This record gives sequence, structure tokens and C-alpha cells, in this order.
Amino acid sequence: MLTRLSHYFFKTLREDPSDAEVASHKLLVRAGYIRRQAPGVFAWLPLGLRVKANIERIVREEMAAAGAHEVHFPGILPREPYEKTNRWDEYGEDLFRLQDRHGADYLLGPTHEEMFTLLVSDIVSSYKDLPLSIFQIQDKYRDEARPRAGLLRGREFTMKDAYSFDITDEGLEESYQKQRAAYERIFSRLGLEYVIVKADAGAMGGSKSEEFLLPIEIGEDTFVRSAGGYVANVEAYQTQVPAALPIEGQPEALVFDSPNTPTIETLVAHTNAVLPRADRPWEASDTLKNVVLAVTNPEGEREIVVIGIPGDRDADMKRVEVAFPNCEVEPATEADFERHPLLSKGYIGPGAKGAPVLGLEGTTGIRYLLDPRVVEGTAWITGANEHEKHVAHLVMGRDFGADGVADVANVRTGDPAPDGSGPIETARGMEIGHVFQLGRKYAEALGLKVLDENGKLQTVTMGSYGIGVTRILAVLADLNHDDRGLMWPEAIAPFDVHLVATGKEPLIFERAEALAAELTEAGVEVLFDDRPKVSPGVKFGDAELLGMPKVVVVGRDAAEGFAEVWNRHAGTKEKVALDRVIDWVRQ
RNA sequence: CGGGGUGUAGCUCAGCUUGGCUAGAGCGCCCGCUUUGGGAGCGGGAGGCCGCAGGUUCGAAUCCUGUCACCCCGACCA
Repeated sequence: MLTRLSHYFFKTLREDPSDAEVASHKLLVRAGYIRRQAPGVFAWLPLGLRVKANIERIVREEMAAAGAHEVHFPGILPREPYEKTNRWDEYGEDLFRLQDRHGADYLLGPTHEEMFTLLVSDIVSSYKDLPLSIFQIQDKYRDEARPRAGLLRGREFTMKDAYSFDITDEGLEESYQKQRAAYERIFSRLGLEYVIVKADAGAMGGSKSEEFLLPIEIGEDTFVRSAGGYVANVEAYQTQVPAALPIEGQPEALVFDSPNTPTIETLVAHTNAVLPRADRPWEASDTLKNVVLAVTNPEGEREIVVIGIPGDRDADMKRVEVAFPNCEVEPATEADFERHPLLSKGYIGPGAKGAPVLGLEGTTGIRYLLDPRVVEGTAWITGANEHEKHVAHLVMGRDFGADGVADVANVRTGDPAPDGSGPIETARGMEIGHVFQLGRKYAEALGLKVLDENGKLQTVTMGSYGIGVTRILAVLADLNHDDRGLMWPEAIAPFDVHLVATGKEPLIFERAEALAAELTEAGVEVLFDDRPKVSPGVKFGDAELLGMPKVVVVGRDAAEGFAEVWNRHAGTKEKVALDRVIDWVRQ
């Protein structure tokens, strides 16, 4: 079927929509692919649907190759299964909840582990039916606190979610590797660069988990990588522990007045002024900053914890979360400080030898943790627990100790990779896929068991594997555009060729019609701009905005038997005989 | 949830500080004629509860109070 722009349901906008910030959002709206319906919720127009379908097609092909079967669940789900896994509560505010006329609770599915588990439990009862992998491509709902960036973080989004079911851990590993390999093929077919990083399993539960991150500026995850091949999520980065230094011969700790030194910067300047060091000036990295955090555990108990970090770094809250699993962590509030008057804000320190202030053994009884760089023999300038007083030459292992280590300082470009593969750089990434080994958590909660070869019931072990279809679409739009519009990769472009007929003479349109028919006949998907009375400038502008990889213009040279062909990605334009256009398209 | 900002035509925006003709522009849309290789020209036209509710005033898009919505940054999250 030849698609004619003269009768197509689309509309291009000359100006960027005012609510759009990122390129993909602006262009997809301007080019008539999507329209916003509500915050984070979009309608799909024909062009957008075609791209989405192309991405889904690639996903389906690779899922089939990985042996997964396609199913489809409802978007609206009952409460009970989510009660059993505790996710009705754990998901919190992000869950869209609704009630039917009888007051029964429902939710809009944010992901479907429970439903898949129950379905399989219903149908499968023997080890002979395993391993099993099933998937769906479905719209997911998450009531994001702040939807943003158009399709990149919506409240309704399309996701492929697959689930594997195995009886043994080895089987799970195998199923996991199959999905992982399928993801690699999918992303390479889509032309998407990615890094695979170890991830925190978080609310999903389970053990092993990896994220596929696309390196891109607008990404919301930070990851680190070294030239030598080390890659990790910033949360997973582990600081190298330096060797301990000798304690003997180090100067005695010295308390000194330090008026007006509320920041590390002012403290360093002040110390250089009053206690100059012979060989080189003091730097921020010579100071020890003591960050006061309030950690609330799952039972709701609030504990104040102090973490000592070299003064040239800050606590990275994402890394802090990992250091205190399942806890809520926030900077200590004024009220916290009031409850702990021994904490002299701005002048907090571990306390001196024989008189520890921080630490479970100290006068405050507050748990004190240290950055891994603070090893035995290192000397620090830090707070003296008295207003406007600091202490210098405070040596770890001699003058103070701690209750443990907390690797929560921010990671910087230039830090060493833990595997010794050189300095790392930090980069932004967008999560485009995630694979999890869930283990038996869901199967246990929902009673998914099968009989093994000995006739005994065994709890099934599961994996869950997600790919964000609409997010990938947005990311591809972001990656493939210029200042004139979109430039889709061939694999997912809504049409192969955008054929423009422009000119006055009927002959031009006749030749364009003939070409359109020939291409269509040959299996090429053509979007034919046959709009009469639309000026060439508008047609060219639309062709560039809509973003087909190949544009064919039949116009002023049509009478002589020539067309102009554009390669959007290469940015080239050349004159080609009308009867050779099909060869050019196929090349 | 904290911080910042914006609500005026289908879209993008002026007008608001200092209240006063009939509320504007560009784009888009409709009709006619012209135009057809880079977002055309001329003429005619449709389209608005100025987010909503109160208040002040002879008079409110404009000032005051309240309220709702949306966007951006942060927190949080695929």
C-alpha cells in the first residue's frame, strides 16, 4: 500500500512546543509522531506507531530467537497478588491505584512479575515444562513524581518484559544469559551503543542484576569506565584502599583556633595562614569532612551516623543509599543537631586520643564510619568539637578510629579503576534495558512450585528482563537528528523512502506516481508527498523534519528523466536517472 | 516534597510594571486569484469566558486574595 501524504493523518509544527526540553520530545511532537495528553502521557499518531512497531518487531524477533513465547496481560490488575509480594505497599506512591464500583482495589501494572508467576503456576506443574521463558510488550504505568523529557520518563510507557522460569540455579543462569545475549543483539540491530553495568537489585529483590546503559548526556544514571575496560554504575564503584602509612615520626595533634571557617575552602586558607606546612600548602584533601546523616531503617528507627570523608569530596547520596540497604537516608536536620548537642556543627571531629567523641565508644555514642582512603597513618585537619576550633595532624590509628568503613564519597574522573585498568571517567547513561535474576522470591510468595523428577515439590526460580520500547524510540530520536529534523536509522524508520513530487507540470506528478508504484511493487515502503499546491520549501522542510533516511525528489528535472536523491545521514544530494532510483534505494 | 517559572486564538508569544478605545502579532486554518526547487504574494474571512473563583474599582487580561493546572531544577525513579 502506497501512503500518500495528501491523505495522511499528520501535522507538522513550525515551532517547538513550549513544554518540550529535549530534542526527541520537540522533534517527535513537531514532526507529528506523538501528542501529549497529560503529563507523561502521550497519544501515538500514525508515524509514531510505525516506528514503535518497527522497534517491537526487532524485539519480537530476538525474543523468538531466544525461545521466549509472547503473551499479553491486562494493564489493569487486581490488588491481591501484589499484596502477597508486599509490592502493593513497597511500590508506594509510584503505583497507580483505582477502585471499581464495589470499592475493590485495582492497580495499573507497573511491571508484571506477580501476574506471570500466577499464570505459570496455573499452567505448569512439572519440571518437564521447564525451562520456560515468556514475554509481553505492554504499556506500563508508574505515577512518577516528576515525569519529564517527553517519552524518556513518562507515566505510561511501553516495555517488553520477559520472565524466565527454571528449577535450578544453573538453569536460571542459562535463561538469564540467553536474554542477556538477546539484548545485545537487539541493541546492536538498533545501532545503540551500550555498556553493561552491575546494578543494585533494589525493590525488585533478587540477586544478580545488570543494567544496559546508553551513554548519552541526557541520561539520568552516572556510570564510570576506564580505558582498560572497567565499567560500573557509580553506586557499584569501589574505592581502592591505599596502603597504611607509618605512624612514627608524625607530629603531635595540635588544636588551633579557626574563626570564620565554615567551609572547607576557608578552613584550608586559614590553616595555610596560621600553620603553614614546609614542603607544600594544605589542600582540601588534607581535611576530613564529617558528614552527619540520618538513617531510618525499615522498622522506622532513626539513627544518626557520621561519615568522615576527605574534604575535597562530598557524600554521593546514591552511593550512601547502597551503603545503607533498605534504609532511608537524609542529611541530618536542625532537629537532629538539637538532639545531639555534642555535635558542634561545622567543627565536628572524631575527637582526640583517649577521648573519642564520635563512634559508638565515644562520648556521643554516634556511629562513625570512614572513607576507605582514611587508612592508618593518614593525618588530617578536622573539627575539634568546639566552636571555632580545628585540629591538625590528627592521625588515624594513633589519635582516632572508627566503627567501620563507608565508601560513599563521590567518584570523580581520574580516580583509579578498582581492577587496576587505569583512571576512570564518569559519564551519563540512560537505562535502556535491565536483566534480573529474581530467584525464588516471587515463586515463594505466590506458591509457584513444580514436581521434580523425584515427585517432590520444588519452588521455581525466576528471572525478569525488561526493555523500554518507547524510551528506546525517544533515545533513537535524540541520537539521530540534525537541526532540520529527525534522521531515523533504516531499521526503524517509519518508511524507507520519502518521495517528494514538486512542480507545476502534470508530467512531474505522473513520473512521481510511476516511481512510487515501481518502488512499492519492489517492496519498498514509500511515503509519497503528492500534496498539490504545497510549495517546494514546505515539502522539503517536512521531508527533513519527518526524518526518512532516504528522500527522493521528483521535480524540475523529471522531464529530462532525473530525480534528486538525498541521503539524510550522509547529508548528500545527487542527481539520479529516474529508472535508476530503485537501485539507489536498494544499495 | 523543596526551589524557580508560566497560564491570553489550534501553535509560538506580545500586552500586565503605570487599570480605560472593539484584546493583539506571527504561524496554522477557510474562500478567491496569482505562485511551484527551500517554510510564497495579494485580497477577504473564521477563531478568545485573557486557567478558575472571589474581591477592589465607574471600569480589570492588567491590582488584591484564594485556588487549580502545567513546565524547569533538585529529591525520587525504567
